[in-house]
Amino acid sequence: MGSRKTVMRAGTRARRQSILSAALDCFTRFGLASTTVEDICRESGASIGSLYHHFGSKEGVASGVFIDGIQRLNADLVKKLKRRKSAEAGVRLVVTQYCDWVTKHPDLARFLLHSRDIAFPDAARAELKRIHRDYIVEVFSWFAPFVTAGDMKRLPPDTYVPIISGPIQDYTRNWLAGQSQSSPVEVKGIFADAAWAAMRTVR
Amino acid sequence: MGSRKTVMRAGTRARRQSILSAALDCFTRFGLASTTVEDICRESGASIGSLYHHFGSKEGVASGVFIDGIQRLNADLVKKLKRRKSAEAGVRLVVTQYCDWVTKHPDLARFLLHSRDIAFPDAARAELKRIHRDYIVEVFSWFAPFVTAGDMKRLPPDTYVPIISGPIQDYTRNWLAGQSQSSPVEVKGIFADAAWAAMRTVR
Amino acid sequence: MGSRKTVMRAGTRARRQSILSAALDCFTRFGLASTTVEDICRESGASIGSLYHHFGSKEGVASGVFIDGIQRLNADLVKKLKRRKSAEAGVRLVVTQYCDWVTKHPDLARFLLHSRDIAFPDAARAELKRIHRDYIVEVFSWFAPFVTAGDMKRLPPDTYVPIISGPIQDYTRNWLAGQSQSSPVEVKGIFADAAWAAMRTVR
Amino acid sequence: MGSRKTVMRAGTRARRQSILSAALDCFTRFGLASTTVEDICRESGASIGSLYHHFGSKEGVASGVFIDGIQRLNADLVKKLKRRKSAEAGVRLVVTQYCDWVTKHPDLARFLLHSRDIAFPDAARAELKRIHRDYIVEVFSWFAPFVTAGDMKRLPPDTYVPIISGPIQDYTRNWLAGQSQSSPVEVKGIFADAAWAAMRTVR
DNA sequence: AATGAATGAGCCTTCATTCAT
DNA sequence: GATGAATGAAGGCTCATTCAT
Repeated sequence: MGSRKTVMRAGTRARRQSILSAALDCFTRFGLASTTVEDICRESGASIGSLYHHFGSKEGVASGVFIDGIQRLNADLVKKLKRRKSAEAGVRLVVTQYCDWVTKHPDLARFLLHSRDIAFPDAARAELKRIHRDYIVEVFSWFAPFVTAGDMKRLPPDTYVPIISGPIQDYTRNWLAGQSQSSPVEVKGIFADAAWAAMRTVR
Repeated sequence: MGSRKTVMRAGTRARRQSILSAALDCFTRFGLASTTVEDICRESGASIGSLYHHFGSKEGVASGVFIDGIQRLNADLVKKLKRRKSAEAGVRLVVTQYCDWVTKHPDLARFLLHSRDIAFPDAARAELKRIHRDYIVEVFSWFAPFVTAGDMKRLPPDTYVPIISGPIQDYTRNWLAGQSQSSPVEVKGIFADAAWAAMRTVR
Repeated sequence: MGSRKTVMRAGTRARRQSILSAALDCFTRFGLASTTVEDICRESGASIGSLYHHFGSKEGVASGVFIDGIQRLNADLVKKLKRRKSAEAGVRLVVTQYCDWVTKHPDLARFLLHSRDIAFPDAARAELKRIHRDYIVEVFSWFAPFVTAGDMKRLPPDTYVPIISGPIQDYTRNWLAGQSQSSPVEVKGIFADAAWAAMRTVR
Repeated sequence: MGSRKTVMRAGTRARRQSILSAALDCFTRFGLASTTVEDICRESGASIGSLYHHFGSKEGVASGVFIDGIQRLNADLVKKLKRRKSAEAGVRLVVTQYCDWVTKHPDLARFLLHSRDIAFPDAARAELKRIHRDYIVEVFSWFAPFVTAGDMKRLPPDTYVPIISGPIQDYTRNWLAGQSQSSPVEVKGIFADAAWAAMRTVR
């Protein structure tokens, strides 16, 4: 009936985005489990039917938020990593870049860090696997030569990410939960030092 | 023995324990959110009323499991820590002891690592705060002299735990989720090395 | 017609009404407290979800019944009152009209007389307040000139309703509870006499 | 084991009384329906078992409170009524005495006025019937001579109580619910006037 | 007389999802 | 593409009452 909403057909793309950002907002405020589909609709201005038309399910929305976020985070790192020239610069970048990103997108970061609870639909799960594999390949390809050259320790593949990123992620988690004083950017030097100290070889 | 308030009948203590262990079992198999109060009752043999009589709510049960677990984990570490004599031995112990404990109590460890989802009742929240403070004080008191002596880096207080325990916790989380091959005990040397490399001072 | 907010589909109005009348039926037979939401659904043919979609809670349904009833009762009186020309006719009408109405709608009357137990939701409470104020204003405006003219006693505002309506309401309550023999219409003359005797001025 | 409570065996009478007055307190604060047996126990210091030993059920407790209250109310009126000498004095006393009593025992009065919701146990129901019959007989015997003598209207028996007491009870109900400004004692003259105006014969 | 752990039927409510319009 | 009324399975929790000690 020519209401304001119907007129606002800036297109399908915009509707998807408004749902996604309303969803992140709700997840931040209420938590994933406690956010209802209706919350997201109220917040985004979309109708229930519209949400289901675009995302198929509540978990579909969560997946959308997650995939969007992880892709941006990964892309930002990979892009900058290519401009680094030494193992130390690379390791430090992983830490500092993460700090910068988290500080810029705290809600999204919080959501990514709590992702373990999401029951991803199969399609999303598959895409996520692909994204993660591509990312790991890209990053490991970048670091591999330095390991070969003896600049970095040679360790079981599973242990690199925990050792380099585990500390700053743990700290970040605390900070996002309001349990740490200093923002990640203030302590990123300390964590970069620690990561490099743990990865470097002593010759 | 007996609780602070009342002399309990023989069975009371046992009933509480049976509920607690049935709950952990269910949380492990179904997840916290998907475990129903009825599940716990069926598994433990307690009636619904009895569960509510003792714990007040589903979250009350989860709190009970959590507090019991964290206290045992903390106590085990503190006890062993007192037998160590050097900063390096202390740092390594934190890592290796965690590995040993997790391997021995994988279900409890998984539950503790996912604790962020629990909406702790106020009483539990308060007790948890107390427990955590006591623990931090005890552990920091043990390490402080070595920092003073220059054996370990002097860092912002908030950063010690993430740097020392972050990596092994991250690895453990992956392993408990079935995403890492080697059990923590097999890689504990690597993570102990990394922790000490990140904490030691170079003179 | 349509509600204030939305143009309702044909069925929506009907569904609300069927729930409301089923609810009154259940309240009459089982009592407010003993009526379950399921009873109302069974009786009305609505699903649980539909009931909650429209009324939000069990108390929301009770409020709906109450508000509908009180509005009809008030409207019926106000309409007839306007056709009366003397203080005595007005006072007598309040009593006799109440008797007629109660005899015609005994279930609704019983429910209104027991309303004290309802925990009205805030929204309902506010609307009720508005309805009551409007009603009082309208009725008092009608009687005021006769007080001014000296046809009726001048009393504290709070006391008019109890003195005029208190007796017949008390009698009605007893009758609806099966504790009085004669129906209100049989004794309405007596109560109208009493009300006028208590309100008239003797010159 | 020799706790303060066990020692406090001032006798069975005292325990009963403490339960009764705790119950009234809870009914006032939470309402009859929302008061739990546990509430009463907490408030009175009695154990659940003790409450059931003395009263048999929750309704048994409510009956106890009710019967105690109604007996005191009735007795107070009957006693004073016997000292009155005229119909007018009697009618006025019924009203004013009620005002005084309500002002002195507001909680009990509120409870008595809401008594319709109580599902009295059979024994209590029988006793109540007896009490009410005795009371009616006594009061009606007192008034009967004045009706015979033509001092008061001759009306259907069921209508006397509503006409005389209905208004002040309605006013009182409002006042106890916080909806009237003036306390009953301030307006008792007005209601006594109204009652007598409605009951007197005009010769 | 007292105690309080245990019982369990039953209730209100939530919420993801469907589908007719 | 959009809308929102309808669905109904499922779950957390309450609370009067019992009974062994």
